Amino acid sequence: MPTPSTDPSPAGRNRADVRRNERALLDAAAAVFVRAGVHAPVREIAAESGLGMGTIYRHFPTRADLVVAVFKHQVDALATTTPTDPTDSATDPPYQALRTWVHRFADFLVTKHGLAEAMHSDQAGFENLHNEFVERLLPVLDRLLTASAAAGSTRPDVRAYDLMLAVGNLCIGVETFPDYHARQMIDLLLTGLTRTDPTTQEHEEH
Amino acid sequence: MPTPSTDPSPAGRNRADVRRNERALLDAAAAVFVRAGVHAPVREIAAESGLGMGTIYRHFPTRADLVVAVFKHQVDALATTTPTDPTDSATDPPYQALRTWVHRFADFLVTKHGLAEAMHSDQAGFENLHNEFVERLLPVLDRLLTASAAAGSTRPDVRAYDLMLAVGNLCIGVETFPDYHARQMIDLLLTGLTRTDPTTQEHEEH
DNA sequence: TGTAAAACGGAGCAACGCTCCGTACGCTCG
DNA sequence: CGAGCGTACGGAGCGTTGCTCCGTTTTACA
Repeated sequence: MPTPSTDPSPAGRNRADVRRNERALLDAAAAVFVRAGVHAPVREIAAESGLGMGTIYRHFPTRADLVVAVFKHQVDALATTTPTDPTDSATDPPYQALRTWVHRFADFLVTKHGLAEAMHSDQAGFENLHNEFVERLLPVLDRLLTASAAAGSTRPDVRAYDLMLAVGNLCIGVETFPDYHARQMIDLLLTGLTRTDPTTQEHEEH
Repeated sequence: MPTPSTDPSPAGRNRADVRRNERALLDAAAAVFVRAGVHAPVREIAAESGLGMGTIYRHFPTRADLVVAVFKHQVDALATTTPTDPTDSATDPPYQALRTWVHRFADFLVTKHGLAEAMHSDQAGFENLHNEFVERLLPVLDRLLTASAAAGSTRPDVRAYDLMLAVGNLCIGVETFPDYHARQMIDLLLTGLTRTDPTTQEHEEH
């Protein structure tokens, strides 16, 4: 049978210029992104790569697709980083594993200019970026969070999705506001995760 | 000598059309903001108000100035809301006051479309918006936070500035992602605030 | 009512996102 | 090896938006 749908297009893959241009495009985009952030004008990437804008939009219909492609291997690295297996919980407790991974996630977002902003942007076309992060990283975080909750270290009523968006949000503004200590705020969030319902300690009110 | 600088311009205040147009402008902007968010095109506000774009830019040189003016009285309401005075700490403990105010702050940001995003945007011209929030609200939050820390309810090593930006950040995306529970994340942050250094707690059974 | 000064209004410029179609190129088959 | 076909390329061009600039209109005061 011929390839149904989700497959490297059998005709396009044979053309050498396609592969060459896609490579040049990714390299140029990566260079521009570190220089001007993920919001850099498409024309700038076109100029850097020596290709036309039509070529860029054909390879990557939206900016998010390009961003995803550029950082895909780094996202993969985060997705495949589950440092300890569950049997190892004595030496490296699940909560510590969770902390470590969350901080790596934050580092990743912070080092890429504007990536955190773009991930939560409501601008049209950025849903793909959000979806990529969710699809690749959410299972990892969910596993870490579930293990930590199972060990009794953290509250079981917090969803990985909320935690991921929250951590991503807390990374916003680290470049714009040098006085903002995102790391400490993330630590606060993780600490809050370790305790039971916050309103039960006093007289509840929500 | 005539008025130096920070003064209601003595000539401009006397002109009736200035006051009338500024009023119409604020009303129109408020209507457009609730309909299309704070990112609405300036042309749309001009059309709604029946005024020209030149008039808008003369009254409010940047979009942030307009946003600030529109929400100024609401910001003032938040700034002047210090429900309890320090002597009242028995009936309404400082930490509860802190919680209450933070949630009101979050409500304010969430109900205005895109206000949280704009507040942390790195787009040129939005520093004024950020500054307005900081100048008006930071003293209030700082007082609440200091009182709570003095009462031993919360950690003393967290700055009000960081907390304010963090809470604002956590509100981003509530409209874009309906599944995101910002309130719970804010609660987590506040809960984390009540405990000592997260890494020193080791592991202790409740 | 005359006049100067201030405010108004929108045409216009620059920047950007995205499209569209004539052109150039590469692969394949005879 | 050469022709032909299909695909990719490229950038001119359109629509949108932020912001400015200056001729025109309005206002307040004498």
